[in-house]
Amino acid sequence: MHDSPEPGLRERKRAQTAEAIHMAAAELALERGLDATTIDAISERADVSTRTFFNYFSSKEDAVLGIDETAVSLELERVRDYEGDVLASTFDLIYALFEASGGGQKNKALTRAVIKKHPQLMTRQMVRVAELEDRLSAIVAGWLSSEAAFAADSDEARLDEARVILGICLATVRVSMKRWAMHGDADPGATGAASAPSPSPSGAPADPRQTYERAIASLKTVLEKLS
Amino acid sequence: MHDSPEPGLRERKRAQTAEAIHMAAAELALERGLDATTIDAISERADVSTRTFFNYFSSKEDAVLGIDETAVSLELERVRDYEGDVLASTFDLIYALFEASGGGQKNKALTRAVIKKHPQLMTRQMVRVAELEDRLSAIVAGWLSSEAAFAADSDEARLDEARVILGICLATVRVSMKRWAMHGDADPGATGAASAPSPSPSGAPADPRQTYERAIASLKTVLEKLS
DNA sequence: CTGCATTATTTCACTCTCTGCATTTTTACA
DNA sequence: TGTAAAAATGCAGAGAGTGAAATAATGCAG
Repeated sequence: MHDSPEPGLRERKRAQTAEAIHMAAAELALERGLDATTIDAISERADVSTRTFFNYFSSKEDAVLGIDETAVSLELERVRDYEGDVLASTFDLIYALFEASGGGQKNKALTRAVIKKHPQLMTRQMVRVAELEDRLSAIVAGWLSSEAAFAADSDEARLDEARVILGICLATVRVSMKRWAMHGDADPGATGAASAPSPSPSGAPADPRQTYERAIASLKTVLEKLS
Repeated sequence: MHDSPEPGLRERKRAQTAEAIHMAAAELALERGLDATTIDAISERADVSTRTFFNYFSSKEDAVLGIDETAVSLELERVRDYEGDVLASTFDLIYALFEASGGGQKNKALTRAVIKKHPQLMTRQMVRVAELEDRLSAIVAGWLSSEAAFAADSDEARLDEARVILGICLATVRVSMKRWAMHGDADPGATGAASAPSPSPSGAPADPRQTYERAIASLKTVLEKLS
């Protein structure tokens, strides 16, 4: 994640402003609720004009989530090492995408708290993935080329299959995050991984990363049961 | 779909008005584009006040899609016969849900045309399913109870598994609809069903129902390849 | 057919989101 | 230090969406 040796004052200030707006939005949403939080209020607390707000975020929801489209693009262009497991790698991809939100520091905890209070924001994340579907599925399709079972398919077929796989993983993440949002810690065996050994101990703190790992196990269990 | 022998004048008029607004919205979206279509314009063409518009639909998108929440609720409360195939039944469920949009007549063709021009509306459909997730997954979970592989799970685990399955099917439908939206007819074998016999001939008219059947085949193929 | 209760429709006033444009301030760099 | 690029701001305005009160249409009992 080391961008350049010299971020420069300009970029530093820009990141700083974005962070301020994001924090203000998240705090206000937590204090008085998402609907009761106006962009005027966010801008005031962040000490910028409302017009400047829209120079950084395209909506209130994006500000709360701290969605930085530049960071997302950078993340997607990053070369990814493919580890041989399509599902696991796709989960990693989605994970990286979600992490491109929420600022840079440990105020991610704040963002998570807001998401817990307002599940609609989770839906917003899903929409984001849907919007990026073309780019994401292209990456997954690239991985599929080196998989024996998919190597014989045409490029177009592989792209469709990549879309399905992406959707499958996203669906699983969705469920995991929903569970995570409802009760911060989840029963280890309640996610359908009853027959699979759960990698994390019970009562674990609410870390999305662990959620994803549980999600993989959960998905594979369901797939087995369905076949 | 026979509601009651006597709908009554009031309800008839209500359905009529909803239809008028829906038609106006779809037509305008097709003529001048979705963004260039204002609620004022829709209301004017439908010959109602803009305030009345919001008594029927909660947004421009819903009006274009003809989303009637009452119809959706009725559809969901309908008793469903479970045929023994979780995936197929779930696809049917999603299909029914989507069909609860688009008015009642053959102006569904109009709605479809608009969706083709504005894929964002498809995303809106996905969001709808996400909003109804609780109710939908409860239905699927009910089906799972009678499946040997899931019978031993707890109710909670089954609900999570139902959510995953719902998400998987939805993802597949998404892909199929995307393909359908891009080129009205799809190459029979290009959806990843290269190894499965395609049920519909090539060059078929753009019927979502067929799309779903292809989607099932597509999904099963991917699942096989992944395992 | 008439009066009354219910429901729909409309009008009005209002808040909030978001955009384009012109202006001013700040930063970068030669 | 001077200048060009970038960012911040103020302003004007369109569009979405809501609440409340007034008005019209409908259903129903008598």
